[in-house]
Amino acid sequence: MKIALSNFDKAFENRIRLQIMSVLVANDSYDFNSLKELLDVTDGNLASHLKALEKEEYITVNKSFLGRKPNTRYMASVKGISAFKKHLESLENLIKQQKS
Amino acid sequence: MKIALSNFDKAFENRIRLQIMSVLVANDSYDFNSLKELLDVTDGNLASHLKALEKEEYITVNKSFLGRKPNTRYMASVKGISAFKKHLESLENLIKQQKS
DNA sequence: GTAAAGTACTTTGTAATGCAAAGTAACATA
DNA sequence: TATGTTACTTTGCATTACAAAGTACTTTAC
Repeated sequence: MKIALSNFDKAFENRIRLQIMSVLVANDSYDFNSLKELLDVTDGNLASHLKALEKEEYITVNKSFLGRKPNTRYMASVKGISAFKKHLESLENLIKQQKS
Repeated sequence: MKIALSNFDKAFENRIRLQIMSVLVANDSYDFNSLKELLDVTDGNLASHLKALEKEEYITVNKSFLGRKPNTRYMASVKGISAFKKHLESLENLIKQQKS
């Protein structure tokens, strides 16, 4: 028996990044401050995790102004959604592994 | 919307510990060397992750001799199985979260 | 009987990661 | 002028992860 974890993704090993991706897959987009409130993290911490996901090209960023305030919105990319799904499948396989 | 990750368990955030628990939940017991081979990790690394799980009382250890060689077998504890299941439920909830 | 090998670690050292807090820039409002 | 807001970046420290080396005890090979 070999454990099928080939699609296990290091980018999702962290709880906050996992939550971010989950939110972005379930929602069309989410902005910085809403994410910050939802996940209850400091802005610096959130920014660094978002950047890590951006570096992997798992999310895309859209900066605009809402009224006169800057608003940064994040979206899961096609690549990100795919990687996230593979990661979840990988977890499922891990869970459903048969006895040896 | 609040994200339900109350049962997300730091002990299972690491890939190797997640694999170990998965193996021990799926199998009655597993010994050190088999785990080492299965997970393809160094013995030191494996020992430290096993110890972390033992510290949480998620696994139990049984030392004996197989023939004349020492054999250390690991089993998931009731507490460990429960925590693992809660962790998986937590992941499921995360995945199934509804749109806001 | 001495050397080599196996089991299951512990220790060591280093690199990577995670985090809060502070700092920053650009603009807005009072 | 000064205070607030957004969305960061930087800093510094603590935790974690890991390979590699070391250890103790035993067995097997020569």
